[in-house]
Amino acid sequence: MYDDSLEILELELAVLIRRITSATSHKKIGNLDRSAYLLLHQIDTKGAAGVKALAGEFQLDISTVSRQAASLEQKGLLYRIPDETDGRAYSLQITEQGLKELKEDKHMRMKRVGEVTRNWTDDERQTFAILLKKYNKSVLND
Amino acid sequence: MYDDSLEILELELAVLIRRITSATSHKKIGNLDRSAYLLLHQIDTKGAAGVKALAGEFQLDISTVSRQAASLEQKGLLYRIPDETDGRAYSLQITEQGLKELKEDKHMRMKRVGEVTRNWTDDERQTFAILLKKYNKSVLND
DNA sequence: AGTATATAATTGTATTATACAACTATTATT
DNA sequence: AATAATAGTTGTATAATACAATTATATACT
Repeated sequence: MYDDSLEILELELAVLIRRITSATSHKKIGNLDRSAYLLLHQIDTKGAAGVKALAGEFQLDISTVSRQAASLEQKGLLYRIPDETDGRAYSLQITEQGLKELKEDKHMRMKRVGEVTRNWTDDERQTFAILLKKYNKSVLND
Repeated sequence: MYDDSLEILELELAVLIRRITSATSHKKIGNLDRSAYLLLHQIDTKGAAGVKALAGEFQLDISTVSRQAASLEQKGLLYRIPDETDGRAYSLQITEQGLKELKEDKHMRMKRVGEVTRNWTDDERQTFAILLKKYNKSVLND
């Protein structure tokens, strides 16, 4: 039973990721791509932070986050706050516009997930949400 | 409750995908990348098929699958069977080597998922597997 | 104080998976 | 026979990523 679940899990994870990767990185759900969305979300919920800290949170390379941040700044969704005590460092904060787009995007994403799971029971949706969250947390502490 | 689950779901899906996308497309788990893995898996379980049919299954562009297949053929993991009745068409079949690598890769992936979920109960793992599969199926019929 | 080392962030370059469009070689339709 | 449709390939572009080199600043050491 243990092995059987693992077998299903590893396959379905691969399927899910490839399917949604292409769905979001090309056909793109809202205005924001997945990375931008997660970056804005993080700043919105956890507060302003520098590139390094954000890269750590996401387990991404610093250079990757640096580019994402630059792109979002250029679009007016983030702005930089120079660090008072360290001339090298910045904090990234979300703008009004950023908040607005984040909210819209989130709404669209929820709508999409709602459509996909429209025939599910509330319990299934809730259980899946909890386990998915748990999985992500487990991956992180690995 | 419905909305709350959706909110968690959409966020955690985004997190999962980004995390595992980078984990598999760059740090790469085994010998096979995610696409190659899924392609071989599909052929192994559902039998030989042409590029078009495979692209349909995966909801990928034909050109994408064509390149993936060419790459796998070049590595000796797939071979082409010309269609008897249609000079344009081929079927792709998995080779012995392909089977071997698929098996190894699957094993590594399962091991990885097993590690991540090592502190989960069997029930959690099983429920997650079932719901994830259901989710993928729901996405497909959308 | 001065030099060496460490650090925050950026920029250059390469890779990978993907899509779309143009093309080739067949097959089917009229 | 001519035209249209189809299976697959190839050209080109894009996006997210990593790694390596670089810049500017900060810290540590002697």
